This record gives sequence, C-alpha cells and structure tokens, in this order.
Amino acid sequence: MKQDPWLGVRDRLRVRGQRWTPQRRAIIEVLAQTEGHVTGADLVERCRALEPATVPSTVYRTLDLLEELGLVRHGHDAEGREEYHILPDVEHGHLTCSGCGETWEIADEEATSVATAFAAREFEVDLSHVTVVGRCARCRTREST
Amino acid sequence: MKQDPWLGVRDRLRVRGQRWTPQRRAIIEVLAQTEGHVTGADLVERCRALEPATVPSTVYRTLDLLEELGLVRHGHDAEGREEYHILPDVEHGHLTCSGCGETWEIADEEATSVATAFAAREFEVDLSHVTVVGRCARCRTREST
DNA sequence: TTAAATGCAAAGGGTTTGCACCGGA
DNA sequence: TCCGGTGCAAACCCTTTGCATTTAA
Repeated sequence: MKQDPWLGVRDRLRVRGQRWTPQRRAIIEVLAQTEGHVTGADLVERCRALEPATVPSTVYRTLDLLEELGLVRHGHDAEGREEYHILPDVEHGHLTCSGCGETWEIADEEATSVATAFAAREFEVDLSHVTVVGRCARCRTREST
Repeated sequence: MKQDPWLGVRDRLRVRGQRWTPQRRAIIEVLAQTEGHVTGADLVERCRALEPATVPSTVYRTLDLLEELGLVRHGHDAEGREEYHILPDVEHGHLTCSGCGETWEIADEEATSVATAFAAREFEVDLSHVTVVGRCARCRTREST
C-alpha cells in the first residue's frame, strides 16, 4: 500500500511559497478520484460538474503546476488533445482502438518491449507519452465477419 | 523500382466522378516531392510557397480525399497536429526527441517489435499512426554531462 | 500587507464548415 | 449544362495569455 501522493500537496506548495486555494483543492479532488489519465478538456468538464464556477484557465494553470510537482505528466491522445497522466509512479502509455475508440493502458511487459525496440539507437522512450493506435480484437473480429 | 503512386490519381478521380483541378495538381506535386510525412499546417505552407493563393480548406479537403484513395494516412504528431504519412506502402511511425525536437522514422525491425508487443492481446497496431516520444542519444549525453 | 491566484475575455493554433460562385467534364 | 470544387470568412475546439481583481498567508 502506497501513500496517497495528493496528501502532501498542500505542504509542498507552501514550501514553494505557493497557495492552497479552493480551486486547487477541487481540481485535486477530481484528479484523486480519476485513475489513469484525463484530457485537459475532460478535467475542466468534470471539475465543472463538481463546482460550476470552474474556469479553464485555472485548471490548465493548476495542471502545469502539478506537472512541475511531478504529480501528473502530459502527452497527447490519439486525437491530439492534451492528455494528463496521473500518478507518474505508475507511468504508462495507452492503446486506442480506431474502430470503437476504447482505450487501454499499456502493460509493463508491453512497455518494456516498446522501450527495448529503440534501445539499439540509444533512444530513451518516454512511456507515459506513448499512444498506440490500432484495432482491438473485438473490432477485428467484427470486421472479418 | 516502384511505379509512382501519384501517376494514376487523375484517372482514379475521374472514375469516381471527381475532378482533376489545378489546386489538386499543386497539392499532389508538393506531396510527391515530400517524403515521409507532413503536418497539415506544413503542407498548407509549402503549397503556398508554390502557389500563394492556396487556401487551407482546399488542402485539408484534398488530404481527406487522398486518404480515401489510400495515398496518405493521418495520425498525430507529438504536439497533437494532424500528421499525414505519405505513400502508405512504406508505412512508418516516428520517434520524436523531446529535448531537441528532431524526429526520425521508425525502422522496420523496430516497428515489428512494437507490433509484436501487443500481439498477445490481439491488438493490431497501426504503424503509420505511432509517434513515440523520448530523448535521443545526443540529448541524453548532453544532459548527463 | 502583498505577492500569488483567480476570473474573464480575448487571442491563438490548427482544422472544419457553410455557402455563393466558379469551372471541369 | 451541371454537379463537384473552390475561396472566403466565420466557426470550432482546446489551450494560452493579459490584466484587473480577489485572496491566502
């Protein structure tokens, strides 16, 4: 069992001379109950559900801040939107099916294979930033019928 | 030596009841002398260099058309822009260094490794759509100095 | 008190769309 | 002629920015 990484945020901010505001609390609350990843736009929407007054700029600015703190990391999804990966201690990429649009996390062994593929040219893959598009088993079956 | 895939375009369009216009000719000319990939915005710019009157909507509409014809295929680059891969018969993905921004094509063997990584779950990777971000050898060396 | 954070509104990229006009076939 | 294509301008989506105002510390 691992310590909740969101717990220390308040103090980590204070140390940096930064503030703990209601808005940041709300955004972090939403992030804490989200696992895996969210796009910026998604997060804005979810925050608005919780607190209708939420404004995009604050959300994005907070995400930048959290990225500095190492709590999220961003990449881009298959559609090109900002995609924030939560809890980088379990960094992972994604698989997106172009047929049904579903997404899955890339497993550790899979990630290792990907990283290994480019080891020869000494390229270090940023696993949290990888999004692989293709067709999932289900869609392939449906198509070949 | 392989037949130039752009040669038949005019006829393929005619067959579909579609037209061969100066604009399409220009766009194809630019594509023919580009290898690998271009983002939509890049292509617009290059076309404008050749023919200043080029307008984005026509370029994008033509790209859609060429994608239907199977002559290009689009994915998204590391920044989330539309990225068109030319000549799908040599489909490939890309490697982008987050340090220097340079990009390279993913080689066949590398692509195979990536595809293989997800074979177990019967996910068929769309190689032309893959963009892997990380740090290149040069940047890594520089950083560790 | 006072710098940091917010809200708002506007700008910004890249891409898409509606529509009247143009021009290949 | 006639339908497909074009140009233009406006719309769009998501994200970022400037600035006056609020607020945590």
